[in-house]
Amino acid sequence: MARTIGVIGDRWTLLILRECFLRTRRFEGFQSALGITRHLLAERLKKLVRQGILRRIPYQESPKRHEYILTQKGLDLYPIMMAIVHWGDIHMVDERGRPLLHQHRKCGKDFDPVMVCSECGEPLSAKEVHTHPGPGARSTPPNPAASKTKARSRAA
Amino acid sequence: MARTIGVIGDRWTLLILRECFLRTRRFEGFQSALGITRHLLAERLKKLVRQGILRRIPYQESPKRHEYILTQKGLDLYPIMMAIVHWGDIHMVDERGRPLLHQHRKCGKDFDPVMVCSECGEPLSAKEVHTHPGPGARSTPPNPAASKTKARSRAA
DNA sequence: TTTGACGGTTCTATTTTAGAACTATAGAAT
DNA sequence: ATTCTATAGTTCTAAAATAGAACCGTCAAA
Repeated sequence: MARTIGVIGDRWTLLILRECFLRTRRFEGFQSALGITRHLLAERLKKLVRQGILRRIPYQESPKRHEYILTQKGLDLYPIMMAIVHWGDIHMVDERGRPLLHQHRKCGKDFDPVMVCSECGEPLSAKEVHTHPGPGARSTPPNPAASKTKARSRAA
Repeated sequence: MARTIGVIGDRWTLLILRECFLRTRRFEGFQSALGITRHLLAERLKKLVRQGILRRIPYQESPKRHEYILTQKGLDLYPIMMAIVHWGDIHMVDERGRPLLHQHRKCGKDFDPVMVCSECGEPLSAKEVHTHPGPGARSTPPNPAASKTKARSRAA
């Protein structure tokens, strides 16, 4: 999770990605949609390309122009987006209501995203889930790296 | 979404919240688990309390000590957490595998979170969803505030 | 020949964050 | 009685990130 947050956990990246999902593809498009500074936008796009979340592809020669489109890795961020949007819809909307609705093409209805268990299909909530170490577990739960913080304990 | 990101969209807040879901409740617990500076931790906890995501409750008098627990609003962030963790599990793990597994108490199995349509129950993906303006839609899609290059307010 | 669109880069000023030390309360140990 | 430890912060300075604005280069159209 820390690694993932290193990629998407800043003030702009998720907003840029949202624009991608809303079909924005070009520098000016992102800039005017978000009001992000051009400097930061260029930085973030570069980073997202490096991370393999966006691909930068030319749409014209002379002058060279590129557009940014989501890779599969980027498309896979969709549940994160939807989860964030949904939480905002529940907890952050003003009296006017939701700014955006989502319609599921398959069934034709406006929907909310629901997170379910892949094994039994039941909706999930925090207390129904038990977390336990996996194969890549860190040796010193919950965080060994934290101890490089100069080991505030006497560390016998 | 911008408003939600204003709350959880920084380098530490989501990590703090993850610790909350992992049952960490106290200042030192967060600090040693994450290695966050004490200054920022205090800031973030205050902010989360102000936002109604955590509640600060005393667990002893003299010296006064408090612990931080998730409100319902905070618990509702669970799908966001799970979506992030799951994306990381797919795209960011090293050869060792997932650091954490999640077991669903109801069915007893280790699971992945799946996001489905609330109306038909089918799994969702970006291209199956059509986005359209809702009652709280902004007048100048996609972002009016961005056009007036002044307007520092976060769409207050 | 100038203007405008596009996609950046460069600069300075402000804000955030990191890192470390310091404060305060109180029980336990010496 | 004094020191140690645990807990939960606060304060300070330096480093990094971000905001805001201007500038640059290519090309097409006016």
